[in-house]
Amino acid sequence: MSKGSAPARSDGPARPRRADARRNRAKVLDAAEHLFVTAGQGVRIEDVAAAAGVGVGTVCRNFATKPDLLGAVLERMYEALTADAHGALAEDDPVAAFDAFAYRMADLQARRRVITELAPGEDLPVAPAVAHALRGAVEELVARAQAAGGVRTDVSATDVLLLFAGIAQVTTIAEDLEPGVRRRYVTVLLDGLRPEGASSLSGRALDGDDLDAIRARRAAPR
Amino acid sequence: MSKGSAPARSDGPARPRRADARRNRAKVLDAAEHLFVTAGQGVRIEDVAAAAGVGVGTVCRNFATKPDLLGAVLERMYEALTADAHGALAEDDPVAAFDAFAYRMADLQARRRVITELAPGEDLPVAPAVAHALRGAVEELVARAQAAGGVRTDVSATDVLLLFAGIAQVTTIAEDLEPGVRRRYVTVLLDGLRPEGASSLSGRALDGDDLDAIRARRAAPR
DNA sequence: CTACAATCGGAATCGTGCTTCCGCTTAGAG
DNA sequence: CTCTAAGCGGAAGCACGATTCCGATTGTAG
Repeated sequence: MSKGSAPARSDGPARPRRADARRNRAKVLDAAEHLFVTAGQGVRIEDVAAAAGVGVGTVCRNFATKPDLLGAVLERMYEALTADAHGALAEDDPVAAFDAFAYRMADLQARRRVITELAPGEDLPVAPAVAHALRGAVEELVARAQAAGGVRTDVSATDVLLLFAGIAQVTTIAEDLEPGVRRRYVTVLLDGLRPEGASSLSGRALDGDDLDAIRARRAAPR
Repeated sequence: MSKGSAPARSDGPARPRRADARRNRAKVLDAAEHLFVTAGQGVRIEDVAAAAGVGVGTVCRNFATKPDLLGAVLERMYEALTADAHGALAEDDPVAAFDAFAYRMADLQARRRVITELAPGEDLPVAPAVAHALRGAVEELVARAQAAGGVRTDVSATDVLLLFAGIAQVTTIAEDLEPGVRRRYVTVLLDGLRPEGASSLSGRALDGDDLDAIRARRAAPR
Protein backbone atom coordinates (compact mmCIF):
# COMPACT_ATOMS: atom_id res chain seq x y z
CA MET A 1 0.00 0.00 0.00
CA SER A 2 1.62 3.22 -1.12
CA LYS A 3 -0.49 6.32 -1.51
CA GLY A 4 -2.74 6.22 1.51
CA SER A 5 -4.75 9.39 2.01
CA ALA A 6 -2.73 11.42 -0.47
CA PRO A 7 -4.44 10.29 -3.64
CA ALA A 8 -2.58 12.30 -6.25
CA ARG A 9 1.15 11.73 -6.64
CA SER A 10 2.88 15.04 -7.16
CA ASP A 11 4.38 13.91 -10.48
CA GLY A 12 2.14 14.97 -13.31
CA PRO A 13 -1.63 15.30 -13.35
CA ALA A 14 -2.64 11.73 -12.58
CA ARG A 15 -6.02 11.24 -14.20
CA PRO A 16 -8.90 11.94 -11.83
CA ARG A 17 -10.19 9.03 -9.79
CA ARG A 18 -13.37 7.42 -10.86
CA ALA A 19 -16.49 9.24 -9.73
CA ASP A 20 -17.83 6.43 -7.56
CA ALA A 21 -14.44 6.04 -5.93
CA ARG A 22 -14.48 9.63 -4.76
CA ARG A 23 -18.02 9.16 -3.56
CA ASN A 24 -17.06 6.11 -1.56
CA ARG A 25 -14.15 7.86 0.02
CA ALA A 26 -16.48 10.58 1.24
CA LYS A 27 -18.98 8.05 2.53
CA VAL A 28 -16.23 6.37 4.52
CA LEU A 29 -15.08 9.65 6.02
CA ASP A 30 -18.61 10.56 7.04
CA ALA A 31 -19.27 7.20 8.60
CA ALA A 32 -15.93 7.19 10.37
CA GLU A 33 -16.45 10.65 11.81
CA HIS A 34 -19.86 9.73 13.11
CA LEU A 35 -18.71 6.49 14.66
CA PHE A 36 -15.54 7.89 16.14
CA VAL A 37 -17.44 10.74 17.73
CA THR A 38 -20.20 8.62 19.18
CA ALA A 39 -18.35 5.44 20.03
CA GLY A 40 -14.69 6.39 20.35
CA GLN A 41 -11.61 5.45 18.41
CA GLY A 42 -12.04 1.82 19.30
CA VAL A 43 -14.62 1.11 16.61
CA ARG A 44 -13.56 -1.60 14.21
CA ILE A 45 -12.68 -0.92 10.61
CA GLU A 46 -15.28 -3.49 9.73
CA ASP A 47 -17.96 -1.42 11.46
CA VAL A 48 -16.86 1.73 9.71
CA ALA A 49 -17.10 -0.11 6.41
CA ALA A 50 -20.55 -1.43 7.23
CA ALA A 51 -21.79 2.00 8.28
CA ALA A 52 -20.46 3.46 5.06
CA GLY A 53 -22.06 0.70 3.05
CA VAL A 54 -18.80 -0.50 1.53
CA GLY A 55 -16.41 -3.40 2.08
CA VAL A 56 -13.41 -3.29 4.37
CA GLY A 57 -11.19 -3.43 1.34
CA THR A 58 -12.50 -0.08 0.21
CA VAL A 59 -11.80 1.51 3.54
CA CYS A 60 -8.26 0.21 3.61
CA ARG A 61 -7.57 1.19 0.01
CA ASN A 62 -8.42 4.79 0.80
CA PHE A 63 -6.76 4.89 4.19
CA ALA A 64 -3.86 2.52 4.39
CA THR A 65 -3.95 2.18 8.15
CA LYS A 66 -6.32 2.99 10.94
CA PRO A 67 -4.22 5.93 12.16
CA ASP A 68 -4.44 7.34 8.65
CA LEU A 69 -8.20 7.22 8.84
CA LEU A 70 -8.18 8.82 12.27
CA GLY A 71 -5.92 11.52 10.91
CA ALA A 72 -8.16 12.30 7.97
CA VAL A 73 -11.18 12.58 10.22
CA LEU A 74 -9.36 14.81 12.68
CA GLU A 75 -8.23 17.05 9.89
CA ARG A 76 -11.80 17.69 8.87
CA MET A 77 -12.68 18.55 12.44
CA TYR A 78 -9.84 21.03 12.74
CA GLU A 79 -10.90 22.62 9.53
CA ALA A 80 -14.44 23.05 10.75
CA LEU A 81 -13.22 24.66 13.94
CA THR A 82 -10.90 26.98 12.04
CA ALA A 83 -13.72 28.06 9.78
CA ASP A 84 -15.72 28.93 12.87
CA ALA A 85 -12.84 30.97 14.25
CA HIS A 86 -12.64 32.92 11.00
CA GLY A 87 -16.33 33.55 11.18
CA ALA A 88 -15.91 34.97 14.67
CA LEU A 89 -13.12 37.24 13.43
CA ALA A 90 -15.59 38.84 11.07
CA GLU A 91 -17.80 39.96 13.96
CA ASP A 92 -17.84 43.52 15.24
CA ASP A 93 -17.73 43.31 19.03
CA PRO A 94 -14.48 41.46 19.91
CA VAL A 95 -15.66 40.31 23.31
CA ALA A 96 -19.03 39.07 22.14
CA ALA A 97 -17.28 37.34 19.26
CA PHE A 98 -14.87 35.63 21.61
CA ASP A 99 -17.64 34.48 23.92
CA ALA A 100 -19.71 33.12 21.09
CA PHE A 101 -16.71 31.32 19.66
CA ALA A 102 -15.95 29.81 23.06
CA TYR A 103 -19.30 28.05 23.07
CA ARG A 104 -18.92 26.72 19.57
CA MET A 105 -15.32 25.75 20.17
CA ALA A 106 -16.30 23.66 23.14
CA ASP A 107 -18.91 21.86 21.07
CA LEU A 108 -16.53 21.11 18.27
CA GLN A 109 -13.71 20.13 20.56
CA ALA A 110 -16.00 17.68 22.27
CA ARG A 111 -16.29 15.78 19.03
CA ARG A 112 -12.56 15.67 18.98
CA ARG A 113 -12.60 13.47 22.02
CA VAL A 114 -11.14 10.68 19.97
CA ILE A 115 -7.79 12.31 20.26
CA THR A 116 -7.80 12.19 23.98
CA GLU A 117 -8.63 8.53 23.94
CA LEU A 118 -5.51 7.78 22.05
CA ALA A 119 -3.12 6.18 24.46
CA PRO A 120 0.17 8.02 24.37
CA GLY A 121 2.68 6.05 22.41
CA GLU A 122 0.39 5.26 19.56
CA ASP A 123 1.47 6.83 16.34
CA LEU A 124 -0.72 9.87 16.52
CA PRO A 125 -2.25 11.08 13.28
CA VAL A 126 -1.48 14.77 13.21
CA ALA A 127 -2.81 17.44 10.93
CA PRO A 128 0.16 19.83 10.92
CA ALA A 129 -0.72 22.83 8.78
CA VAL A 130 -4.37 22.71 9.72
CA ALA A 131 -3.56 22.92 13.40
CA HIS A 132 -1.43 25.99 12.82
CA ALA A 133 -4.15 27.73 10.89
CA LEU A 134 -6.52 27.19 13.79
CA ARG A 135 -4.01 28.48 16.27
CA GLY A 136 -3.43 31.66 14.29
CA ALA A 137 -7.11 32.48 14.14
CA VAL A 138 -7.60 31.88 17.84
CA GLU A 139 -4.56 34.01 18.71
CA GLU A 140 -6.09 36.89 16.82
CA LEU A 141 -9.44 36.36 18.48
CA VAL A 142 -7.96 36.28 21.96
CA ALA A 143 -5.75 39.29 21.35
CA ARG A 144 -8.70 41.37 20.26
CA ALA A 145 -10.83 40.31 23.22
CA GLN A 146 -7.97 41.12 25.56
CA ALA A 147 -7.48 44.56 23.98
CA ALA A 148 -11.17 45.21 24.50
CA GLY A 149 -10.90 44.27 28.17
CA GLY A 150 -13.04 41.14 27.95
CA VAL A 151 -10.30 38.61 28.71
CA ARG A 152 -7.52 38.72 31.30
CA THR A 153 -4.14 39.41 29.75
CA ASP A 154 -2.16 36.84 31.66
CA VAL A 155 -3.42 33.93 29.59
CA SER A 156 -2.44 33.01 26.04
CA ALA A 157 -4.39 31.64 23.11
CA THR A 158 -2.85 28.25 23.84
CA ASP A 159 -4.09 28.43 27.41
CA VAL A 160 -7.55 29.21 26.13
CA LEU A 161 -7.47 26.35 23.67
CA LEU A 162 -6.44 23.90 26.37
CA LEU A 163 -8.86 25.14 28.99
CA PHE A 164 -11.82 24.77 26.71
CA ALA A 165 -10.60 21.45 25.47
CA GLY A 166 -10.71 20.24 29.06
CA ILE A 167 -14.29 21.40 29.53
CA ALA A 168 -15.25 19.92 26.21
CA GLN A 169 -13.85 16.50 27.03
CA VAL A 170 -15.43 16.17 30.39
CA THR A 171 -18.85 17.09 29.06
CA THR A 172 -18.86 14.70 26.13
CA ILE A 173 -21.00 12.18 27.90
CA ALA A 174 -22.68 14.56 30.32
CA GLU A 175 -23.96 16.74 27.52
CA ASP A 176 -26.25 14.23 25.92
CA LEU A 177 -27.45 13.09 29.29
CA GLU A 178 -28.41 16.60 30.35
CA PRO A 179 -28.16 19.00 27.40
CA GLY A 180 -26.94 22.38 28.51
CA VAL A 181 -24.20 21.31 30.92
CA ARG A 182 -21.49 22.22 28.50
CA ARG A 183 -22.93 25.68 28.08
CA ARG A 184 -23.01 26.12 31.84
CA TYR A 185 -19.42 25.06 32.27
CA VAL A 186 -18.21 27.25 29.44
CA THR A 187 -19.90 30.17 31.11
CA VAL A 188 -18.14 29.43 34.37
CA LEU A 189 -14.82 29.24 32.58
CA LEU A 190 -15.50 32.49 30.73
CA ASP A 191 -16.17 34.13 34.08
CA GLY A 192 -12.80 32.90 35.22
CA LEU A 193 -11.18 34.45 32.18
CA ARG A 194 -12.50 37.98 32.80
CA PRO A 195 -9.98 40.57 33.97
CA GLU A 196 -12.21 41.73 36.85
CA GLY A 197 -11.36 40.12 40.15
CA ALA A 198 -8.73 37.85 38.60
CA SER A 199 -6.22 36.32 40.99
CA SER A 200 -2.62 36.63 39.89
CA LEU A 201 -1.15 33.59 38.14
CA SER A 202 2.24 32.25 39.06
CA GLY A 203 3.97 30.52 36.13
CA ARG A 204 4.14 31.51 32.49
CA ALA A 205 1.50 31.23 29.81
CA LEU A 206 1.97 28.48 27.21
CA ASP A 207 2.69 29.42 23.62
CA GLY A 208 2.33 27.71 20.28
CA ASP A 209 5.62 25.86 20.64
CA ASP A 210 4.43 24.35 23.87
CA LEU A 211 1.34 23.10 22.11
CA ASP A 212 3.51 21.50 19.45
CA ALA A 213 5.64 19.95 22.14
CA ILE A 214 2.56 18.53 23.81
CA ARG A 215 1.41 17.01 20.54
CA ALA A 216 4.85 15.55 20.00
CA ARG A 217 4.82 14.03 23.47
CA ARG A 218 1.55 12.37 22.75
CA ALA A 219 2.98 10.93 19.62
CA ALA A 220 6.17 9.43 21.05
CA PRO A 221 6.45 9.45 24.83
CA ARG A 222 8.79 6.52 25.16
CA MET B 1 -10.15 -18.17 37.52
CA SER B 2 -12.69 -17.57 40.25
CA LYS B 3 -11.83 -15.18 43.02
CA GLY B 4 -10.18 -12.30 41.23
CA SER B 5 -9.43 -9.31 43.41
CA ALA B 6 -11.69 -10.51 46.21
CA PRO B 7 -9.27 -12.83 47.97
CA ALA B 8 -11.32 -14.13 50.90
CA ARG B 9 -14.48 -16.09 50.16
CA SER B 10 -17.19 -15.04 52.51
CA ASP B 11 -17.62 -18.60 53.79
CA GLY B 12 -15.48 -19.06 56.87
CA PRO B 13 -12.12 -17.52 57.68
CA ALA B 14 -9.99 -18.79 54.83
CA ARG B 15 -6.45 -19.10 56.10
CA PRO B 16 -4.36 -16.00 55.39
CA ARG B 17 -2.44 -15.93 52.13
CA ARG B 18 1.21 -16.60 52.22
CA ALA B 19 3.36 -13.60 53.15
CA ASP B 20 5.24 -13.44 49.84
CA ALA B 21 1.96 -13.67 47.95
CA ARG B 22 0.63 -10.58 49.68
CA ARG B 23 3.91 -8.83 49.01
CA ASN B 24 3.75 -9.67 45.34
CA ARG B 25 0.20 -8.46 45.04
CA ALA B 26 1.27 -5.10 46.43
CA LYS B 27 4.24 -4.93 44.09
CA VAL B 28 1.96 -5.53 41.14
CA LEU B 29 -0.45 -2.82 42.22
CA ASP B 30 2.38 -0.32 42.66
CA ALA B 31 3.90 -1.12 39.31
CA ALA B 32 0.55 -1.04 37.58
CA GLU B 33 -0.38 2.31 39.07
CA HIS B 34 2.92 3.81 38.01
CA LEU B 35 2.72 2.47 34.48
CA PHE B 36 -0.94 3.30 33.96
CA VAL B 37 -0.38 6.84 35.12
CA THR B 38 2.68 7.45 33.01
CA ALA B 39 1.91 5.42 29.93
CA GLY B 40 -1.85 5.00 29.87
CA GLN B 41 -4.09 2.00 30.11
CA GLY B 42 -2.56 0.48 27.01
CA VAL B 43 0.46 -0.98 28.77
CA ARG B 44 0.71 -4.70 28.41
CA ILE B 45 0.21 -7.08 31.28
CA GLU B 46 3.61 -8.43 30.45
CA ASP B 47 5.16 -5.01 31.08
CA VAL B 48 3.35 -4.63 34.35
CA ALA B 49 4.67 -8.01 35.40
CA ALA B 50 8.20 -7.09 34.38
CA ALA B 51 8.05 -3.79 36.23
CA ALA B 52 6.80 -5.56 39.32
CA GLY B 53 9.52 -8.15 39.03
CA VAL B 54 7.13 -11.08 38.79
CA GLY B 55 5.81 -13.34 36.04
CA VAL B 56 2.65 -12.69 34.08
CA GLY B 57 1.09 -15.67 35.78
CA THR B 58 1.33 -13.90 39.11
CA VAL B 59 -0.36 -10.80 37.81
CA CYS B 60 -3.22 -12.78 36.36
CA ARG B 61 -3.65 -14.89 39.46
CA ASN B 62 -4.18 -11.77 41.54
CA PHE B 63 -6.28 -9.92 38.98
CA ALA B 64 -8.17 -12.27 36.75
CA THR B 65 -8.55 -9.84 33.89
CA LYS B 66 -7.04 -6.55 32.86
CA PRO B 67 -10.18 -4.59 33.76
CA ASP B 68 -9.93 -6.08 37.24
CA LEU B 69 -6.42 -4.73 37.55
CA LEU B 70 -7.49 -1.33 36.28
CA GLY B 71 -10.32 -1.34 38.79
CA ALA B 72 -8.06 -2.15 41.71
CA VAL B 73 -5.68 0.64 40.77
CA LEU B 74 -8.50 3.14 40.34
CA GLU B 75 -9.91 2.20 43.69
CA ARG B 76 -6.65 3.13 45.36
CA MET B 77 -6.68 6.48 43.59
CA TYR B 78 -10.21 7.27 44.69
CA GLU B 79 -9.29 6.38 48.22
CA ALA B 80 -6.33 8.74 48.17
CA LEU B 81 -8.49 11.55 46.88
CA THR B 82 -11.15 10.91 49.49
CA ALA B 83 -8.55 10.95 52.23
CA ASP B 84 -7.45 14.35 50.98
CA ALA B 85 -11.01 15.62 51.02
CA HIS B 86 -11.38 14.51 54.61
CA GLY B 87 -8.17 16.29 55.44
CA ALA B 88 -9.57 19.47 53.93
CA LEU B 89 -12.74 19.10 55.97
CA ALA B 90 -10.64 19.29 59.12
CA GLU B 91 -9.37 22.76 58.21
CA ASP B 92 -10.72 25.94 59.81
CA ASP B 93 -11.30 28.40 56.96
CA PRO B 94 -13.83 26.76 54.60
CA VAL B 95 -12.83 28.80 51.58
CA ALA B 96 -9.11 28.33 52.00
CA ALA B 97 -9.74 24.63 52.58
CA PHE B 98 -11.75 24.39 49.39
CA ASP B 99 -9.12 26.20 47.36
CA ALA B 100 -6.32 24.06 48.69
CA PHE B 101 -8.31 20.92 48.02
CA ALA B 102 -8.99 22.07 44.48
CA TYR B 103 -5.31 22.10 43.69
CA ARG B 104 -4.71 18.68 45.17
CA MET B 105 -7.82 17.28 43.58
CA ALA B 106 -6.64 18.36 40.16
CA ASP B 107 -3.30 16.68 40.74
CA LEU B 108 -4.86 13.44 41.85
CA GLN B 109 -7.48 13.46 39.15
CA ALA B 110 -4.80 13.87 36.56
CA ARG B 111 -3.40 10.51 37.55
CA ARG B 112 -6.83 9.14 36.96
CA ARG B 113 -6.44 9.86 33.29
CA VAL B 114 -6.61 6.16 32.60
CA ILE B 115 -10.34 6.27 33.01
CA THR B 116 -10.77 8.83 30.31
CA GLU B 117 -8.72 6.78 27.94
CA LEU B 118 -11.10 3.93 28.27
CA ALA B 119 -13.13 3.78 25.12
CA PRO B 120 -16.82 3.73 25.94
CA GLY B 121 -18.18 0.25 25.67
CA GLU B 122 -15.32 -1.43 27.42
CA ASP B 123 -16.37 -3.07 30.62
CA LEU B 124 -15.43 -0.27 32.96
CA PRO B 125 -13.91 -1.22 36.27
CA VAL B 126 -15.89 0.76 38.80
CA ALA B 127 -15.25 1.37 42.44
CA PRO B 128 -18.78 1.87 43.71
CA ALA B 129 -18.71 2.60 47.43
CA VAL B 130 -15.42 4.40 47.21
CA ALA B 131 -16.79 6.84 44.66
CA HIS B 132 -19.74 7.63 46.90
CA ALA B 133 -17.50 8.30 49.87
CA LEU B 134 -15.56 10.80 47.79
CA ARG B 135 -18.68 12.50 46.59
CA GLY B 136 -20.00 12.91 50.13
CA ALA B 137 -16.84 14.58 51.31
CA VAL B 138 -16.73 16.95 48.37
CA GLU B 139 -20.37 17.87 48.82
CA GLU B 140 -19.67 18.89 52.39
CA LEU B 141 -16.60 20.85 51.32
CA VAL B 142 -18.46 22.73 48.60
CA ALA B 143 -21.45 23.46 50.83
CA ARG B 144 -19.22 25.01 53.47
CA ALA B 145 -17.33 27.12 50.96
CA GLN B 146 -20.60 28.32 49.47
CA ALA B 147 -21.96 29.22 52.91
CA ALA B 148 -18.81 31.23 53.52
CA GLY B 149 -19.29 33.10 50.25
CA GLY B 150 -16.22 31.68 48.52
CA VAL B 151 -18.04 29.69 45.85
CA ARG B 152 -21.03 30.65 43.70
CA THR B 153 -24.19 28.89 44.79
CA ASP B 154 -25.44 27.92 41.36
CA VAL B 155 -22.99 25.05 40.97
CA SER B 156 -23.10 21.66 42.66
CA ALA B 157 -20.40 19.41 44.05
CA THR B 158 -20.80 17.26 40.96
CA ASP B 159 -20.21 20.27 38.75
CA VAL B 160 -17.07 21.03 40.70
CA LEU B 161 -15.85 17.47 40.42
CA LEU B 162 -16.37 17.47 36.67
CA LEU B 163 -14.91 20.89 36.03
CA PHE B 164 -11.69 20.07 37.82
CA ALA B 165 -11.54 16.69 36.19
CA GLY B 166 -11.54 18.46 32.84
CA ILE B 167 -8.67 20.72 33.82
CA ALA B 168 -6.80 17.80 35.27
CA GLN B 169 -7.07 15.72 32.12
CA VAL B 170 -5.99 18.38 29.75
CA THR B 171 -2.92 19.19 31.80
CA THR B 172 -1.68 15.65 32.19
CA ILE B 173 0.93 15.99 29.52
CA ALA B 174 1.36 19.76 29.71
CA GLU B 175 2.20 19.60 33.38
CA ASP B 176 5.42 17.68 33.10
CA LEU B 177 6.42 19.69 30.09
CA GLU B 178 5.97 22.97 31.94
CA PRO B 179 5.36 22.36 35.64
CA GLY B 180 2.92 24.86 37.03
CA VAL B 181 0.39 24.95 34.21
CA ARG B 182 -2.10 22.93 36.13
CA ARG B 183 -1.84 25.31 39.08
CA ARG B 184 -2.45 28.24 36.75
CA TYR B 185 -5.50 26.66 35.20
CA VAL B 186 -6.97 25.66 38.53
CA THR B 187 -6.59 29.25 39.64
CA VAL B 188 -8.47 30.47 36.58
CA LEU B 189 -11.24 28.00 37.23
CA LEU B 190 -11.43 28.98 40.90
CA ASP B 191 -11.85 32.58 39.79
CA GLY B 192 -14.73 31.46 37.64
CA LEU B 193 -16.32 29.79 40.63
CA ARG B 194 -16.39 32.89 42.84
CA PRO B 195 -19.74 34.52 43.47
CA GLU B 196 -18.45 38.00 42.58
CA GLY B 197 -19.18 38.98 39.02
CA ALA B 198 -20.66 35.60 38.16
CA SER B 199 -22.84 35.46 35.05
CA SER B 200 -26.12 33.68 35.52
CA LEU B 201 -26.22 30.06 34.41
CA SER B 202 -29.08 28.71 32.34
CA GLY B 203 -29.68 24.98 32.95
CA ARG B 204 -29.64 23.01 36.15
CA ALA B 205 -26.70 21.84 38.23
CA LEU B 206 -25.84 18.14 38.06
CA ASP B 207 -26.31 16.00 41.12
CA GLY B 208 -24.93 12.73 42.34
CA ASP B 209 -27.40 10.68 40.35
CA ASP B 210 -26.25 12.36 37.17
CA LEU B 211 -22.71 11.39 37.98
CA ASP B 212 -23.79 7.80 38.43
CA ALA B 213 -25.63 7.97 35.14
CA ILE B 214 -22.52 9.26 33.43
CA ARG B 215 -20.48 6.42 34.84
CA ALA B 216 -23.11 3.96 33.73
CA ARG B 217 -23.08 5.39 30.22
CA ARG B 218 -19.36 4.96 30.06
CA ALA B 219 -19.71 1.38 31.10
CA ALA B 220 -22.36 0.29 28.61
CA PRO B 221 -23.17 2.81 25.90
CA ARG B 222 -24.26 0.31 23.26
C1' DC C 1 -21.56 -0.81 -27.55
C1' DT C 2 -17.07 -2.82 -26.31
C1' DA C 3 -13.01 -3.36 -23.93
C1' DC C 4 -9.98 -2.12 -20.38
C1' DA C 5 -8.54 -0.93 -16.16
C1' DA C 6 -9.97 1.12 -11.85
C1' DT C 7 -12.56 -0.40 -7.94
C1' DC C 8 -15.00 -3.31 -5.24
C1' DG C 9 -16.24 -6.94 -1.52
C1' DG C 10 -15.00 -9.84 1.72
C1' DA C 11 -12.48 -14.21 2.81
C1' DA C 12 -7.94 -15.47 4.33
C1' DT C 13 -3.78 -14.07 6.60
C1' DC C 14 -1.01 -12.32 10.19
C1' DG C 15 0.29 -10.10 14.44
C1' DT C 16 -0.47 -8.78 19.01
C1' DG C 17 -1.52 -9.32 23.70
C1' DC C 18 -4.68 -11.46 27.15
C1' DT C 19 -5.46 -15.70 29.71
C1' DT C 20 -4.63 -20.35 30.87
C1' DC C 21 -1.94 -24.27 32.24
C1' DC C 22 1.49 -27.02 34.39
C1' DG C 23 5.84 -28.58 36.27
C1' DC C 24 9.01 -26.42 39.62
C1' DT C 25 10.00 -23.70 43.84
C1' DT C 26 9.61 -22.47 48.50
C1' DA C 27 7.02 -20.58 52.71
C1' DG C 28 5.66 -22.24 56.86
C1' DA C 29 3.34 -25.78 60.01
C1' DG C 30 4.44 -29.66 62.91
C1' DC D 1 14.27 -30.89 59.45
C1' DT D 2 10.55 -32.72 56.54
C1' DC D 3 6.51 -32.49 54.10
C1' DT D 4 2.57 -30.25 51.84
C1' DA D 5 0.36 -27.31 49.19
C1' DA D 6 0.28 -22.33 48.02
C1' DG D 7 2.47 -19.72 44.77
C1' DC D 8 5.54 -18.93 40.93
C1' DG D 9 7.33 -18.20 36.00
C1' DG D 10 6.68 -18.22 31.54
C1' DA D 11 5.52 -21.03 27.38
C1' DA D 12 1.41 -22.29 24.72
C1' DG D 13 -3.23 -21.41 23.34
C1' DC D 14 -6.73 -18.31 21.82
C1' DA D 15 -9.39 -14.48 20.34
C1' DC D 16 -9.83 -10.39 18.12
C1' DG D 17 -9.10 -7.11 14.71
C1' DA D 18 -6.06 -4.76 11.19
C1' DT D 19 -4.29 -5.46 6.57
C1' DT D 20 -3.70 -7.96 2.30
C1' DC D 21 -5.13 -10.29 -1.85
C1' DC D 22 -7.68 -11.62 -5.76
C1' DG D 23 -11.61 -12.90 -8.60
C1' DA D 24 -15.85 -10.33 -9.79
C1' DT D 25 -17.92 -5.82 -10.97
C1' DT D 26 -18.62 -1.58 -13.16
C1' DG D 27 -17.42 3.26 -14.72
C1' DT D 28 -15.82 5.42 -18.81
C1' DA D 29 -13.00 6.45 -22.99
C1' DG D 30 -13.31 5.70 -27.76
